[in-house]
Amino acid sequence: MVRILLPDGGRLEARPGERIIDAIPKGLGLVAKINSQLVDLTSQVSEGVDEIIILNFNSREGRQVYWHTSSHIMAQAVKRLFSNAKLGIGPAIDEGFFYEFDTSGKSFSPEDLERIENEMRNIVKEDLPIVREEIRKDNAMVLFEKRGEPYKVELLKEIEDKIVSIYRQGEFMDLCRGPHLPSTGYIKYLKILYASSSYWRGNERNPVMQRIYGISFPRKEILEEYLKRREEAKRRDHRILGPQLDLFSMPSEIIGPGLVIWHPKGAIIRRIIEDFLVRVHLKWGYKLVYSPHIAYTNLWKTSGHLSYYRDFMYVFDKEGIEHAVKPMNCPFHILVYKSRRRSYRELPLRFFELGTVYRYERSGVLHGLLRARGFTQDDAHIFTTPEDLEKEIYNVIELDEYLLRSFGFKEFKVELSTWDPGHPEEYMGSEEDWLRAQSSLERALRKKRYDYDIMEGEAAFYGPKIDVKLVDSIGREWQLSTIQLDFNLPKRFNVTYVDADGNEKTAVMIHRALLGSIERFFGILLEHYEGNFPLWLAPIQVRILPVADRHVGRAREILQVLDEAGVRADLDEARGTLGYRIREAELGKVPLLLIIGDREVESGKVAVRRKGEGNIGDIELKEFLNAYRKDFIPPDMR
RNA sequence: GCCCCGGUAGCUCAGCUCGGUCAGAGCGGCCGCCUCGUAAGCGGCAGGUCGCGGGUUCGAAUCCCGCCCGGGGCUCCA
Repeated sequence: MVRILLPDGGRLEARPGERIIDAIPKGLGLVAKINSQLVDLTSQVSEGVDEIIILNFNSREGRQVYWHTSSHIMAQAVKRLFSNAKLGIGPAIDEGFFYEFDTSGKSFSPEDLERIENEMRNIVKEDLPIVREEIRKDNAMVLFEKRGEPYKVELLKEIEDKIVSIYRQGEFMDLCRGPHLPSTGYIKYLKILYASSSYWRGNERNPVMQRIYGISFPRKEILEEYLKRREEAKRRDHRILGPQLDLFSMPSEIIGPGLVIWHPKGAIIRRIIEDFLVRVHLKWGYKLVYSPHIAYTNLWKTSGHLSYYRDFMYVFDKEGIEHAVKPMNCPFHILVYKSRRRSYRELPLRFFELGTVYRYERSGVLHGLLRARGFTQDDAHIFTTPEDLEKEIYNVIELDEYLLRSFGFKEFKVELSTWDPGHPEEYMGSEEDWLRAQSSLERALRKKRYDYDIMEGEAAFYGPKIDVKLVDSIGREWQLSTIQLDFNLPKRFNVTYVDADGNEKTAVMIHRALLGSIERFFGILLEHYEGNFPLWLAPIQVRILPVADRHVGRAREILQVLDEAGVRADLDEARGTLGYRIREAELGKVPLLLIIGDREVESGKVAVRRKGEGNIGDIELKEFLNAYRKDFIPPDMR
């Protein structure tokens, strides 16, 4: 007998020869896993198998299969409605699935998509059994040739196996590795999300495909929650919120794409962030440096960036010498280091700069503040001895966590990118350097008790790195901090120090940007808080609202007290009704309102209203200041 | 860069299919009235090279071409 593990932890037994699906309660699973290999539920239990694990929608693999089958249903629906559409590929993706078709360049209209979605529901209702077949590759090629599916034939050509699998459901058939759900009826709630064009195999020289994205769920509530979350994300879009709250704008048709102008309210937030960063870095032993925005391109020739990076650089000529706007700060920081000979006694040296760089990103990848052409890195380069590397890395991680927590983020994901041990020749530096460095990074992470994923082969050619992603208020992940070792630049620039033994040694260099880019971080922060910045960052912390003209005098007195206390406050003179001005303040996301009417003038108190909470009562002005004193100022000054 | 979609008042958008009172609405702005107690008081006024350039036409926001800018997408491998 074979042991079966159910998703709910239950156990069953099955006889060899029996179909898995017949051995388990109906509807309990989506797909089975045998020796870490996914198989159809409709496959038979074979002899000699120890254990079969049944997966449902709660597992990643279960979801992937669910969505993969959904993509086949989409393809079937499209073939029913547009019989001359040619099938491309249709995988499950992180969230949902897509299928792409060659429709001779004709795109799907919203009405088409609606019809496709309805046809998909029909196919679900038909509950067609999904059947796996294994056939010889050459037969498969004839088969797909006959069905007029040139892309499938092309894919087949590249498959090396002699036997391939195809899946059938009703009149539909697809080349597919599988596995799939037992029948189309397993898909309960589905939705087409959007369509767009793409290239066959992502190559712009290939034919244009029309790609349709969709999502599906076993329960209605999850679908609704998912759609709500998408709406939520749309509502938080920093590209809408930014101009709406008068924080920044990107008048690209006037100044060019990917560039930001900061309005007063955005600029003050940015300045508060930057001041905070500078203070904290100084406290953590970094030295502040500045470097120019342009330099001879030769500088980047020395660094080796030019050959690889040239297309991303703004290059121009002056007096016959080629200059470039800096796309990165590292060479300058190296020059600071190299301005004189360094002794091991002064290491580690940590140079910090809010360095504004410009990179000519391809127009298609630009996305508001999140991907701009001009942006400011919270950049630092640490020069250290190999002996101190682990300690330095540990400190950087600690600083990173402090910074991110200060901005209200609580959940992080850490990735350690290492080299591919199979191809040491593709990397700069000796095997010894790499192994030692990688284990330094790993020890630092372990000492910090971080869970981390090792991404083997993901390191850059010049060194391993640690990436930190954060999770925002609606569960989205953002790649933020990067801590990167560099074996390359110290050699190219001959970055050395005199060690205790009198010998000149090459320093180890760490690049690190913790918020990454101030612009991008600002965009993430804006979306995370939906514009409701924590008090210490709010551009206007307190607004004073006199009820009528006769209260303006008292309101001015209060404004002065707040000004003197260093609180960012303004006064909304008594124009229009109180209700109107409150609404304006709420929409403008002003966190605290002080309302001054007859009662307050009389008592000398202030009526406090907190955004989103409403009136919280009258208190003395002094008490009010006391209550919020800490929240008004940056975390490091509390 | 390439493909699809889009660009009309500061903002959101209608008008474009079938060229001719099609230059509109709401919000915002400004001016007046109202002096007001916790998310929109009332009235009036101003505001647009219909993204830019060219073409077709007696006539173009509307049709055609080019350009600029924006949005989505461009393997997460049958």
